[in-house]
Amino acid sequence: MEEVTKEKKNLNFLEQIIEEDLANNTHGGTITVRFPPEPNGYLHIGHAKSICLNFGLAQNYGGKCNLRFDDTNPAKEDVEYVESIQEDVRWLGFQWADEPKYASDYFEELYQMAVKLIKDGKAYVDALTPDEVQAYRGTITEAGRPSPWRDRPIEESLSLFERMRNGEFEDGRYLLRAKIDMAHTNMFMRDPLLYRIRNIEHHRTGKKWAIYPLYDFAHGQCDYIEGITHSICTLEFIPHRPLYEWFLEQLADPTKIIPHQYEFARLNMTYTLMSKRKLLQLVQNKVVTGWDDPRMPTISGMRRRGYTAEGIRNFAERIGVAKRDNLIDISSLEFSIREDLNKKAIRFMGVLDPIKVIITNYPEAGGDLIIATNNPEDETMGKRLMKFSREIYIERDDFMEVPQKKYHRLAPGKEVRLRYAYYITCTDFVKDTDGQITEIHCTYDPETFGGQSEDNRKIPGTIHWVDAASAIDAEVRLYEPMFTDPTPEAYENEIEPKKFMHFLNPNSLTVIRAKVEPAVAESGREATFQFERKGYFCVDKDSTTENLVINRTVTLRDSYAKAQQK
RNA sequence: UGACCUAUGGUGUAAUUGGCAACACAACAGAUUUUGGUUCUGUAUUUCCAGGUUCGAGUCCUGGUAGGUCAACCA
Repeated sequence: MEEVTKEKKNLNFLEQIIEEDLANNTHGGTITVRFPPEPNGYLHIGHAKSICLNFGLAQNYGGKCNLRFDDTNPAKEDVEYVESIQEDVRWLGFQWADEPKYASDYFEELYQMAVKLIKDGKAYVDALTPDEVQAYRGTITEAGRPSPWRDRPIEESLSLFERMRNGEFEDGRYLLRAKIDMAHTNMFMRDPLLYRIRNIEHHRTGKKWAIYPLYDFAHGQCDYIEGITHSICTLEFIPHRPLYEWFLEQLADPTKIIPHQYEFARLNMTYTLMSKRKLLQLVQNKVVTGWDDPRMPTISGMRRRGYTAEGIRNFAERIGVAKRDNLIDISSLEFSIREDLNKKAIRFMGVLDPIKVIITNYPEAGGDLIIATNNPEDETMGKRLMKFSREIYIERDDFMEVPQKKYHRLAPGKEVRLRYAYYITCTDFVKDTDGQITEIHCTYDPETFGGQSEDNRKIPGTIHWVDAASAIDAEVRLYEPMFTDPTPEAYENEIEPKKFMHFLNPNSLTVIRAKVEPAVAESGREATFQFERKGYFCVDKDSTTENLVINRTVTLRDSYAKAQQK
């Protein structure tokens, strides 16, 4: 009993609405929702929130979720986007009901609905120019004036509308508008535009249509046609809702499912650009290599970078959904990614900034085979073998000539553990003329094979390493987070948004040559792995056998680095 | 200066609908650790303001204040 009441808590406002509707049998005891992107760009992390919300609601309440392309503006749309959107939704782990839907599937029905409005005296063909339309509409504080064509006879509008459809007029010559109220305090109710003339090819309907419906007329009617019960969109559509409802009042059969619109706050994230328009600009201006550039906040960019679908879904769940404007700290996303990767990622040895270590008392010929654990917290992930010999590489910052306090890695005279291998003690080091350390000399303790000693002496530091002879060179792309300016206004006003971006900052991309263990090259391009103490990485899709390319997925939470900063 | 929306720790989101303000991230401190990771424990920081109703208000009422959205033939 306790448990039941507990589960009823912590519902977000949409879940509360849906549970109430389900309880009242409002729509026959079921729900149908939809995710309705316009195919004019790739999906980004903001869309992921909406996808998880809509598909998640359908899943949790035994309903359906449609994927519907809102393709009513052919000037901006393309099949490339249609395909990438489907791929991204599927990759995120969701399946839409039936086939994908398109607003363009309903162009004929929409047209007939518009004809009905004209016949009912609720719509008319206008002949104002764009400037005139704007002037007649009034302003936020002043009422608009009726168009001189507002009372055009029904028969005349009907005939003109048909001729618009047939492509008899040039773009912009005529418009179809609803006849509502030019003095309404809500601008969207001042005789909204229904159809405009566009003599261009549509990516699905080709040259069949010369007129295309606008969002306000199309969206609600598409929802109605598909039997959507809950039409969930973002906050900026709130003022559209009265219009959404007006159209349904005129056109919908009240015995059928009447959809309702609900709004939630879109995702804003610190240091992250969430505007499709500006992301498109970055692609077009070749600031990035494409929509799936690992620096992009797109779903495809994050996928390429090694983010997991489950991590993104957990993030969406974690941030919740409400109606107030928000600015989510990006560390919350990174936490969700790490949390998932911590369970799934193999721990490989990789040395990003190599420095050679010679173990002077180790035999020159031969070597040891070392058994490494793929994931110490998950035995089922297995083990692998690594070579160990007299010459190895370690991370440059794992050695300090003069160790600072609390530094417990390698330093002259100090002993550390080479992970899975031996304890070594630094005896000497070599510097070049610039004072750069080029080589470290150590001795090893043969009694510590596997990284353990019988006397159980305390070894404060464990460092990782790769065998010099068998190591593979890799090009590692470090996408360093650049925290330049966290305010959302900054992105909006900045001409070059990359300056403010978490990863799009030009200084964020560092390419280095690293030494990695051979197994990394065989790990494939899907799996993300961890270089211990350096972060999570994944092999890039452009990687070749000659040139191993690795992207850094996300850094580790590193309190040592933070302590150093202070 | 019109209409609409929203105000809960640094950031998000809850609060059994009027009954002890909590969960996650971030921060800090400690323990464990063959990753300065993970895990575990702990600390600090919260109801926009002013009135009112009530035994009792984050929640209800009145009045303010702040932020957001809207004047594309975009969605």
